[in-house]
Amino acid sequence: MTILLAEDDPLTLDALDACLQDEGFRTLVAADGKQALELWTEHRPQLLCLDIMMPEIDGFEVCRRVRATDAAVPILFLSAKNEELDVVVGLGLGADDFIRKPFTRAEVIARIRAALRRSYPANGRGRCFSMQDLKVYPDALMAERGEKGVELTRREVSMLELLHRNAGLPVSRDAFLDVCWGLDYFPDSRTLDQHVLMLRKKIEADPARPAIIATVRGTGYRFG
Amino acid sequence: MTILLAEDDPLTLDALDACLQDEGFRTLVAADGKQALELWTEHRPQLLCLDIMMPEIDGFEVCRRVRATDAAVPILFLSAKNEELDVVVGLGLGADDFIRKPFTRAEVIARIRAALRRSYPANGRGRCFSMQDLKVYPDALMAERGEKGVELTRREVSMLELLHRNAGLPVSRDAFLDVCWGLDYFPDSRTLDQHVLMLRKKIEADPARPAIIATVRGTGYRFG
DNA sequence: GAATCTTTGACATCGTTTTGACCCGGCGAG
DNA sequence: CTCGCCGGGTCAAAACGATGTCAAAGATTC
Repeated sequence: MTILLAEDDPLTLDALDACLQDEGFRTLVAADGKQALELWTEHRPQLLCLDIMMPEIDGFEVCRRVRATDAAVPILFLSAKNEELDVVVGLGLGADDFIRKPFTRAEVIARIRAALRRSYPANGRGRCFSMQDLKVYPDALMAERGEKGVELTRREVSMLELLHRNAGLPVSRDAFLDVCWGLDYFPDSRTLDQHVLMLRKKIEADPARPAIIATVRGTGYRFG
Repeated sequence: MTILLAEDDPLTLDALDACLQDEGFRTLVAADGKQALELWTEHRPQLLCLDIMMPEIDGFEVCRRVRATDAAVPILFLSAKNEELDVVVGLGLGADDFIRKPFTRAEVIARIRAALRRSYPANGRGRCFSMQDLKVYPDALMAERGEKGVELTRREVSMLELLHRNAGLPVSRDAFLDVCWGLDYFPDSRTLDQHVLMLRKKIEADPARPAIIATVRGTGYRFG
């Protein structure tokens, strides 16, 4: 398990880092939000622990950007301010927990373990969500229906997560491109269709008659 | 969404109950652990919010017993004691969050919503309005009457929305074209009629005797 | 540099939208 | 009362645009 720690006060950072390492976690440490995002992109840790007030990019913004590509990785906030408003904003952004300073070592560990336990059930493959009879393991980059397991790429997982998050509603083609490719990406060809095609070949019982990823003409795609 | 509240202080209980109901949740209230377990067994609420110190059976024990049958239902603890040990024990028992008294209304709601979001990913169909016994989901591009669901195109949804906004009043053919097609569009044929025909086929119980989209001769169409 | 993943363009296919031909029914004029 | 006009209903086919599919080229990753 790798945990990303972002905190601009070196003393607190060191203390937390040591504490987590004692507990057997691998750690990545960042002194500001920019660094945190870089480390996230590169290493994809299993949990993020973010200070709110940081130079350059604050914790909330880091959370927002991470959530754009990963809807489920657990994110915990640390806050010096004892303001209730922060808690509400943070949890509203999709954070999992909110730890107020001053905190004790035991409390931080307990909250981190609780978040990990929730998000990574002990099935050996990490997180899991399901769509009909398909089970998706985003961290293991794989999915299975019945006995058959298939490997997925990061982008495919990201597409499935987006669909899952919006189950029941159509996800527009633009939304796919924005979330799974990036806000500044505009492919001039059949890229998205091609990826949907691949996904269907991998996960549908009968790719010609899609049951999981339905096409919504003129709009996009939909799960459920 | 039904939430079980267990708390032995009547004042706190009432305040929380009112607050949750304001937010649109159904609530079950228990004054002690025994009652809480009974309500849990009978109604299986989607979330539990437990005080720790309660007569007969305390919150920890309730949590333990619930977890014996359901490993996933979100459980939040409320605690008057500001003891860090409780946090550690509670989270260790498989609780999802731990709210320290005194708490504010906004924080409780935020934490409850966060827990629900984690455990029950959205699978709704977005907005909804109804026309007689027909339910229309404009975001999902769908409608249903009774059990039968039909898919709609964007233009069809747009026409239904226009009719619904003007329920009781006739909508002129020109208005349809302006709103659903565009101010600068002038079809030179039976386009609009054709679309009304399609809509009636999809949503009317008896398309030959329209009950939802009525014709107003010389003017246009009307709902209601 | 091999293997894998991604992008691209050509082409096939499919659903929606538009259109024109034709039908029906109400209503006013004769 | 009947005829004929006009607005609307219905159908099938054509036009159009969106999506599916494939193979190959390009980019990444190890």
